[in-house]
Amino acid sequence: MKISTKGRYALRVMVDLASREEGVYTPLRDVAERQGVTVKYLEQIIPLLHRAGYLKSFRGNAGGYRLSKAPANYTVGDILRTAEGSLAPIACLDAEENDCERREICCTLPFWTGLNKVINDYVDGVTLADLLEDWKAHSGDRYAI
Amino acid sequence: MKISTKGRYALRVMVDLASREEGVYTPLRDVAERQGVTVKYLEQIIPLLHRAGYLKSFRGNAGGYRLSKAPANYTVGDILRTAEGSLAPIACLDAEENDCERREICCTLPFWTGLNKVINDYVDGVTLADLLEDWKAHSGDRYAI
DNA sequence: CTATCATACCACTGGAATAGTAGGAATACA
DNA sequence: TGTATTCCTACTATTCCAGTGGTATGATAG
Repeated sequence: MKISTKGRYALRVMVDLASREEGVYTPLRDVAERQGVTVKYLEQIIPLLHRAGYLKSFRGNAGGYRLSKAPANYTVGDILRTAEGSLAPIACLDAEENDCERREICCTLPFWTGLNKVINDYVDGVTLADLLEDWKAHSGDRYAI
Repeated sequence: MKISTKGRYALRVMVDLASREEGVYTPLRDVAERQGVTVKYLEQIIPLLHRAGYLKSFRGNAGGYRLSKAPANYTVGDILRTAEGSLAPIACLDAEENDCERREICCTLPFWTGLNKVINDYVDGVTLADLLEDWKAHSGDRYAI
C-alpha cells in the first residue's frame, strides 16, 4: 500500500515552494535540483497541482511557479488527493465505485471504512505550514530543502 | 494508495475460516464460492498465510484449511502485512530500504512516519474476533460470509 | 490393490500501471 | 535574435497485479 512518486514528489515540491519567499516565482530547475529529481519528471507532476489552482505559473525567462495561497491554507490531504487521485485503501470507498453488490453483507467493509477515516483525518490535520515549521525547528539555521 | 487484492482477499479468507467450526478443515472451493472469488486465485494467496503459520492445511480428499489459533489471536495488521509485504506508505520506512541519503534532511519524512504509525496502530488494534463479532451483530441471525 | 476423485501445491503468462525519458512548441524578456 | 522558462505529447523499460494450466497427494469406493 504505497504512495506513488506522484504524491511524494508533489508534496516535496509544495514544501519546497512554501519555503521560498512569498510571491516570487521559482523555476522548476531549482526545485528539481534541490529535490534530486529531473525537471522532466516534475513537469509531468506539476500540472496536477497547477490545474487544481494550487500554483500560479509564469512562462518565459525568469518565470517559474509559486503558491497561490499561504502555506497554512494547504492541507497535505488536499495535495496528496490531487496528485494521487484518492487515498481510500480500497476502491469500494471511492464515491464512483461503491456499487459492489456485497456491500451490505461484506464482513470487512466496516474495518476498511475505519482505516479510511484514520488516514484521511491524519493527512487533513497537517498543513504545509506545519511541515515547514517542524522541519525548520529540527534543522536549526542550516535548513535546506 | 490501494491495498491489493492479495491483502483484501487474505483478510476475507481469514474471516471466512474464523467463522467455521473450530478445528474442521474447510476446502478452498467453499471459501471461494462464499467470497465470490476463483479457487485458482485464492490458491496463490493462501500460501502466504500458510507459510506464516497462520493456517494448517490437509491435502487430499476431504482436506482443506483451518486456522492455527483462535480468531482473537490474529490482528488484522499481521494478516495484511503477511499478504501485502508491508503497510508502510513509502519505501523509506521499510527496514530494508532506509538507506536514503536524504533521510536526515527530508522535510516530509516526519509526516510519513506519523502516517505509518496511525495506519499500523489502527490495523494492529483490530482482531479477527472483533471483525466477526461486529459483523454477526450487524447481520443478526441471517449472517452469511 | 487399484482406479478415481477431491484437494493442496507449483510454475508460468498476459496485461495494466508505474516511473521515468525525450523532443519540441509556446511564451516572455533582454 | 537568443535564452530561459512553462507547456504539450509521445515513447519505453520495468515492475506488479490478476489469473490459468498443470502436478503431487491423500482418502475412498469397488
